[in-house]
Amino acid sequence: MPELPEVETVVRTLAPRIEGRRILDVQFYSKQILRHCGAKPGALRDRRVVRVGRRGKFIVIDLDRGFLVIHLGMTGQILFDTPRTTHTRAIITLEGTSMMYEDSRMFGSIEWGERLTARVEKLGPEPFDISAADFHAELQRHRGPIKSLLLNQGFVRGVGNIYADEALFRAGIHPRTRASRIRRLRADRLHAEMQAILLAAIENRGSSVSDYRDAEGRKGEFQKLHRVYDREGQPCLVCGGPIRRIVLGGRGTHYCPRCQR
DNA sequence: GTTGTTACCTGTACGC
DNA sequence: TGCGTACAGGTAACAA
Repeated sequence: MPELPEVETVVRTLAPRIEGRRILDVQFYSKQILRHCGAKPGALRDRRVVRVGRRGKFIVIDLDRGFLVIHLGMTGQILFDTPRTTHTRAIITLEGTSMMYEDSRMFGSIEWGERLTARVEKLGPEPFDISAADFHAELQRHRGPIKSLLLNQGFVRGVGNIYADEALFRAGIHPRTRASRIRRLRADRLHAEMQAILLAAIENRGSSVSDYRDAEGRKGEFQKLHRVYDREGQPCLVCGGPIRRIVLGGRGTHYCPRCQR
């Protein structure tokens, strides 16, 4: 499932392929992925791609007028010049290339307009842009479990289920811990581990746990370095005890009961 | 305002 | 082999 490192990898492989190119045609094969968009597809024609960037898990494509925003959801992929399949939800034809949006589960979305929508504007800061002091101060304002807070995109944007579990393990914090009860020293460590793991995952081109691929069709490598995620019952790489899985906020949550108290 | 729960959606794994 | 069921999770909507 694409989180910040996966989306960053897609952006890096996507940018050189479409920046500077003009959109010639747009075809959509699913209304489901357009649920956040009021504008008509024809409005994209003849717009030129200026820059490809990212806000959290959203791919933000700056056009010479307006924005095109893609969220990959759970199973979204961007591929180029491949044959249309049953999972092709959109084809954006640009000068010299065709960009295919593939999404089997259709949790993803494509939207565009003159300005960014509220759901993109209201995201919290990038995990690399928040200071340790502000991070700790923000924790003090929330009484819910720290795991749920890390997944809240209004708190920090881009952290998903995998990297929340991995960051909490590396910081030695139990996922059920109330955020407001985490003291400064621990908060600093979580802040540092969160940034470190995201950077390491970007270096490894993300984690391919389901069917994630970058825009060149390549898998990521970081899943080989997971310490708790999807390792239920396997020995902890630090203490040797079994990794446990619980459901927290409706999400599978992996942790080591000995290392995370 | 915050927190928790559920729906959306479909491929995959599993049990019978 | 084939069928039914549970599960995976990012976001939005809703309830408490």
